[in-house]
Amino acid sequence: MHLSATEENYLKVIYKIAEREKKSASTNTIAKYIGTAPASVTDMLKRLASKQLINYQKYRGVTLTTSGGKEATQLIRRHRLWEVFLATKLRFSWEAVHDIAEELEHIKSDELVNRLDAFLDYPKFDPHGDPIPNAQGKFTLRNQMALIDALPGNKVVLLGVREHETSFLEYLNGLNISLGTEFTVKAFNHFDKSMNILIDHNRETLLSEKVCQILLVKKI
Amino acid sequence: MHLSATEENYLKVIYKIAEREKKSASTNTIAKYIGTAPASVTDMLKRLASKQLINYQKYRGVTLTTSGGKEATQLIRRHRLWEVFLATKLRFSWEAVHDIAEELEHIKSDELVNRLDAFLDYPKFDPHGDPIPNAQGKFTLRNQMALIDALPGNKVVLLGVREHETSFLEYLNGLNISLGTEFTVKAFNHFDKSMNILIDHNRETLLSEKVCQILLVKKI
DNA sequence: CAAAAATTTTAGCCCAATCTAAAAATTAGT
DNA sequence: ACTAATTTTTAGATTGGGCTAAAATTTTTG
Ligand SMILES: [Mn+2]
Ligand SMILES: [Mn+2]
Ligand SMILES: [Mn+2]
Ligand SMILES: [Mn+2]
Repeated sequence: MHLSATEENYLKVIYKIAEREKKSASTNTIAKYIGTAPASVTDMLKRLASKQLINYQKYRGVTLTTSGGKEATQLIRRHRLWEVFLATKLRFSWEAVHDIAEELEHIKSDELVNRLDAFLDYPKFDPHGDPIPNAQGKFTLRNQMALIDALPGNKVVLLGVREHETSFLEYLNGLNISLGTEFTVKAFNHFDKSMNILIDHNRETLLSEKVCQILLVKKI
Repeated sequence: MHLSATEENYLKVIYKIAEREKKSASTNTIAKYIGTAPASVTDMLKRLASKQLINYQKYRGVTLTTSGGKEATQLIRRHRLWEVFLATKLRFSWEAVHDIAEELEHIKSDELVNRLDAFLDYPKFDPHGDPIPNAQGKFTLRNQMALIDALPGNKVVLLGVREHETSFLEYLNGLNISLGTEFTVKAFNHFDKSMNILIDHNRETLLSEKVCQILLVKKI
């Protein structure tokens, strides 16, 4: 199956919508993710359906078929491996890797991706803490929770971020927060659900509810 | 100037024809290199001319403008740097790197290519011995000659190959010939211009005129 | 130098991926 | 349960990059 970069992007978006929203992807939602007119999405859905990559019925939204899901997973694998390459080998910072990986992910060569995987030492997570599927499409699971769910007194370590916006990642950079940073929850403020957090045992700051919901941590 | 991958490929081909044939590129020659119908080439030449990337007059063949030449040189830089990455970091052999680099070369990010260059330690030559232009577009020159021009008794070292065909490179692999291999010219056979060559001081073989014209060497 | 051969361009078509505007179907509100 | 609002699809157009067949131009050759 040879897919164009555009077709691959649609599959990825449908995959992510199903993952995030836990339901079939609607035309409008896909259009917003991709940044095209809904009419263009309808066109593409027909093409993907004719290639058996999605289950499509007019007006009903779509889900990935088994083969569509495999293509999406492999695309995510390539994307995240390239992000690791850019971050660890070329020393790009985590807010810069995504855009370049968006292009690199479409290079088609199993040999390339598998050698890259080996070169990077079979990483299990990307620079944002997202899991990297292996060659068989299997994701590594791990225990993690949002910082907001930690209790006062808990010590936790940052494993990932749910939001990849450059401005958000730069905000974390400004606070010297990166994957591996340790937090101690000092207090939870009920009125606005913000938290007082001790970062790396040496500085205390206030993090908003929104931020605490984005940060994924595990207890230590 | 944002160029499509297709436009970039045309510029590269026009550049290579000018370099090899030492003259302006004709429609038919370009068509053969790219693998399209001559009518499609004419179409593209009009588009490239309207972007001031080539000098084009109907029926007269084309040359690159200064800006077209810069784009072509930067594309060659990206191609060759990726070839070095694939060969030295991912351990691809020299016959496998070209096809993958054909895709990677179109990833547009100056930051990416310059960091890649640094990561590879600013290589001056690619896995086939071709020079890599630096960020300013400057190629490294070096003294080299075709093996066919070496004289009996000469000791030389292999610096590059003029032909990148997989089957040819595999032929060299079979003879255990790679960049850096040393040759001693034992004899030149006038009747067919073949040469008797001692490879790496330990085995003698006959190389045809054609092969000797492809191998680029320098005296040691 | 004129006719034949080769090259190049034009004309008219196709496909993927996009758009806008209008029509159809679904969903929500009273 | 209608009607109104929203979502989705259809219709028709556009653009980049291709194609073939035919016309125009240049080059070669007798
Ligand atoms: Mn990403
Ligand atoms: Mn990521
Ligand atoms: Mn190459
Ligand atoms: Mn090369």
